[in-house]
Amino acid sequence: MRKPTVHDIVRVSGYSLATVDRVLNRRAGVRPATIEAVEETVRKIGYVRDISAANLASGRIYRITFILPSADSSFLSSLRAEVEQRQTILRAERVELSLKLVPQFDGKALAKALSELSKKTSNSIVIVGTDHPDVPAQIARLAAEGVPTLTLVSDLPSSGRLHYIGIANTAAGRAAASLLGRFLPKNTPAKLAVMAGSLKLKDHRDRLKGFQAVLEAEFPNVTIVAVLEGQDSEDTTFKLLSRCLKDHPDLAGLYSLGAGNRGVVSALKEAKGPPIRIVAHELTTVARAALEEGLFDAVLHQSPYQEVGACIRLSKSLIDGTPFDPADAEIRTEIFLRDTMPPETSLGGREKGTG
Amino acid sequence: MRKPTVHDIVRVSGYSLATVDRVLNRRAGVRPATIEAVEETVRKIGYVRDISAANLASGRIYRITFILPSADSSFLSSLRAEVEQRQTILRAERVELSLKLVPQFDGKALAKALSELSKKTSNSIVIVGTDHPDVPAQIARLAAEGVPTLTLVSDLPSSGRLHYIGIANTAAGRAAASLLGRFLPKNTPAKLAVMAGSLKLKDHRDRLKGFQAVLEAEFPNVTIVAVLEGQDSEDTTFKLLSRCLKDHPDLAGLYSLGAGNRGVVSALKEAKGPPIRIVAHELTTVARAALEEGLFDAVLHQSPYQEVGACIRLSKSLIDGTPFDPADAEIRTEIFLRDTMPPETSLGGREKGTG
DNA sequence: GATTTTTTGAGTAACGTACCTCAGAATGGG
DNA sequence: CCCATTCTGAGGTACGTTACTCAAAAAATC
Repeated sequence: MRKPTVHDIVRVSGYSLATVDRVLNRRAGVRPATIEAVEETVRKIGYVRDISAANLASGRIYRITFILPSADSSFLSSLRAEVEQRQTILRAERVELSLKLVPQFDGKALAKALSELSKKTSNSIVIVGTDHPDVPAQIARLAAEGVPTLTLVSDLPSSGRLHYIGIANTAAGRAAASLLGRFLPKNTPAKLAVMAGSLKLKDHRDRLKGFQAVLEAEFPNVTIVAVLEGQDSEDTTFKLLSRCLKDHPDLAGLYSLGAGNRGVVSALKEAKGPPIRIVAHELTTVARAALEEGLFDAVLHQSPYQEVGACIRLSKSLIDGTPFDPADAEIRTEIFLRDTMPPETSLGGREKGTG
Repeated sequence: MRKPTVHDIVRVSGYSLATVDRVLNRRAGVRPATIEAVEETVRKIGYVRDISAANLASGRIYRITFILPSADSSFLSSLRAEVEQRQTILRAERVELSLKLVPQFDGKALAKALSELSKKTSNSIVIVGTDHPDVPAQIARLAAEGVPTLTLVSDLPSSGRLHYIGIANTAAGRAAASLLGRFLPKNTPAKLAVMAGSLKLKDHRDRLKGFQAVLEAEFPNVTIVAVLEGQDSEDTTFKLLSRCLKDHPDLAGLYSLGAGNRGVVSALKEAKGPPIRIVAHELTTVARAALEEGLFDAVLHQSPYQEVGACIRLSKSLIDGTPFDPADAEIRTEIFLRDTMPPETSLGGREKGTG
């Protein structure tokens, strides 16, 4: 029971190798009837193209370009480290990863970086979605060249991107509300604050949206007194939150949905107020410590390791034109409580940054 | 900047292709000094073996054998479907999946199935760990032949298996306790029951262990009044739980840590008692419905899709002898609440079975 | 039915590695 | 310094596919 090859198609179908090959590689100059006949044989004998041989023969290289924010947050550092880490290993599989950095929150810079790419440099592109009118235009141009673009971590749904890889942010926001709501005393009025990075980012907007929706529907006793934007910077986050804690000494909880853990923790420690219930994002070193000492109640996490892996697998599928399972692109939001933290080594990301 | 090939090693090192090849493939008959010299060149020019070409040349086929329980639970059905689903697609990548079924909870049958495997039939084996003295012996025999065995879903730590792929079950049990503990009124005595499938399974034992540990440490107000073994059967689960609900009319909560969702739901509906807090495992159709109607409070989930994917990737790494990242084998426990359920299509598993 | 156009056939080189044989060179022991 | 042993070199074939070219056959056009 040898694995059938093109030569088996030749034998069974009666057509020549040249014709069979033309059909398999969708090249012109074959009658529809012949195409059908060959494809029928392919189905009959169960032929599947050997990707190894095909790649070897065609000299194909999977060129995947990542454009990531250069910011120094723990999460983004992990993401970049993840890409770098895989560069060497993947060369064995004819995958060439290239990593370009752009300033965070800067859609224009992203568009410019995209404008420098083409069929020549990239067979697939991965970006962290940032809004700017030029971005969809660039994505469209690249798509016209046959180069798919994927969004990672933060989506741009109507940009023409082929797929989004990352957690379901609305659901994450819902989970945060669900947890915070249950952690607070029942049917007692309570004030909450939200600390975002920037509402220019769709992932942050989505988290907020989901959070608000569940609070309204299920926890009418809870009100949101402030939605702050800390720009994912330690300083700004610290200042905004400190101010907010002063303004609302009776604050009962906080949802920190961006990458401002470090600033959040220092503001809380500084304020020395009564403990409040906190749900944050990304299990960074800081978040882990906060969880351990009871400062944070829950942390929602996404694994950079899995995200980068999914980007690469998806890109390969797209380039090969093989079917891929959408489930492969779904990154799960992990929920960590104090009792359920994994050992430090298994964060699924390699940390470096600050907070 | 072409990708370096063996011929570049030949050019740079000055040795012949034959010698270089002997070094690369660790064949005998080369002086240590020569080996070192060649390897130095490899490092210097950054040569990485092209896996496509290597596989093609050696005619390698990755034969991976899955031995899975034949039981009719939703989760196991998904797992089997996942393997079957991939059989066709993976042939393009020279991966041959074969799927063998054994009765659930039957270590002896597992050992027998293993005894029929060898280097010839399998290059890597994936089993759902089931205790039996013959199993480690078979794993050792296969390991001696150079065939690695992986445990999936339920581990056998001291069996000689090379790796475990699945969720951290102790942590899952801890999460369950953490959630249940917080969902119950504070500092008020409360009775809990646990419904397991079979404590012969390590994953069930581990979940129970983690559950108990957190309850003891953090929720001294809570006591476990019953640990039942429903054999993951709808009938048995139904009977045991119905009995338990009668015996303890004041039961405040339940941790269903096996695959008995269907039986749990019917017992609860039948009993028509006051609502109790429930944390269950596996987001099956039944669990999803129970979550939606508020019968279950939380569901801990593992994705068969990701698990099978990890098994295959890990197996390939092991067969190739390439390094793999342990993070790739870590399957995350997902926590679903009513507000955070994904759309039905994205369960990350293809359902078929019964509960 | 002759001519143009389209379709098909036969053959071949190439991709990068594995693995084989046989001969020749270098090395070590006595 | 010779002989046996161990290393190394030269050259080849094979894997399954891609992607050519050139010629021949078939179909379409008038």
